[in-house]
Amino acid sequence: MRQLAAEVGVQAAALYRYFPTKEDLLFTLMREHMEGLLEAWNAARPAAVDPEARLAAYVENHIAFHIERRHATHVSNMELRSLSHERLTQILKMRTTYEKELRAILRDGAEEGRFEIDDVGLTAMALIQMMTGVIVWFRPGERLSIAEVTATYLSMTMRLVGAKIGAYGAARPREKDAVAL
Amino acid sequence: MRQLAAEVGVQAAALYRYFPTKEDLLFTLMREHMEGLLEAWNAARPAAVDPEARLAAYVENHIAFHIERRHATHVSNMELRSLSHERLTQILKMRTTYEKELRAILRDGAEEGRFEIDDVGLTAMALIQMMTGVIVWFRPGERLSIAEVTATYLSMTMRLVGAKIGAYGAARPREKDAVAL
DNA sequence: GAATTAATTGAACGTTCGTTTTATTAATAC
DNA sequence: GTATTAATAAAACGAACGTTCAATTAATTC
Repeated sequence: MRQLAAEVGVQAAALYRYFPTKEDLLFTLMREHMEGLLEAWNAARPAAVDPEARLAAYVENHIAFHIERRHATHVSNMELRSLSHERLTQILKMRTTYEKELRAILRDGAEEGRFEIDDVGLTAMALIQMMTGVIVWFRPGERLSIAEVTATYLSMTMRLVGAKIGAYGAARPREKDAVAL
Repeated sequence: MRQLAAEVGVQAAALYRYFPTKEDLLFTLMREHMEGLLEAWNAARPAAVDPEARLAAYVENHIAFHIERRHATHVSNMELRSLSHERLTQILKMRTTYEKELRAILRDGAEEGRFEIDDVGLTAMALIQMMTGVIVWFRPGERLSIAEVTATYLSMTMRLVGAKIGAYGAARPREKDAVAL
């Protein structure tokens, strides 16, 4: 708390005007992170019904959102153990809601015969881990731009789910975040 | 340290006969984890030269190793920040060594035209994040066995790298750990 | 501009933590 | 069986932590 306060240029005690406890501060960060993710997806969710377009939108939104919030994401992923049982449940519930969206896309794609998927649940987890993992090694301004990373991850995703058309995979740079809220 | 000691049935002070500091204890855990991983891969590394077989061996070894050591892996991934700069560098060097093995496989496969890969470095990171991510949600004795999970991940991997033959992906349950040292 | 309210500080409290010290028990050597 | 060494326990130390409290400053109201 002292460190945090110093970074804001204030005394530790001042933080307690805004958050009753350290855990409240953490929880607020995490809740807002998840709310933001769900809102971003609702805004980016395409009207399209074909699974390829929906999956592409999901991947692009997920990667853009997390890269732009690398530090918040890192905290959200690392400090789950510091939450009370009740609050942990709340956060996990939001996560499940978000993951369900992906599973729905994968299921639809599989049922329509456009995707080739062994296990929808497993594939969803694998994809999310893969995509979120970007924040571990990505540093802005290094070898690859966000657009390049996103394009590569999109093409990997499409192959992973066995999408028939490669059109979505080829270098199709993401249009400059115009969509996200 | 007190908690740790209690779990071993000993007083906290007794631990200091074996490790001079808490960080030494952590570092030893991490170092042995990485050494074990490299040894396991060296033992499992196939004589084969075809990229598909090598990649399959890499995936199977990686998943088996990490699932069997879920807790050590979790600590190793979460507590990197608690290491001194020097020791962090040491661990990261071992990681790089291990990842290079995967990149070599991917590069060879791409050069031989058997894999379809946009970016070898990115693909290696994506695969490792995806595979290691298993420990986040996998609980032994639940819906899927280790063999089933491994088989599914293998098939996802093969598709992700654009391997031409699907033979490696289909349900090919891993033979009961006979190989690992 | 005095009175009141809000925001911030600086110091302190109580706990927990990693670690050290001293005493005690267990094991080994002669 | 005594002497010596090693392993453990019990207690304490000092620092860091989350948090509280009294005092002070800043902002707002009339």
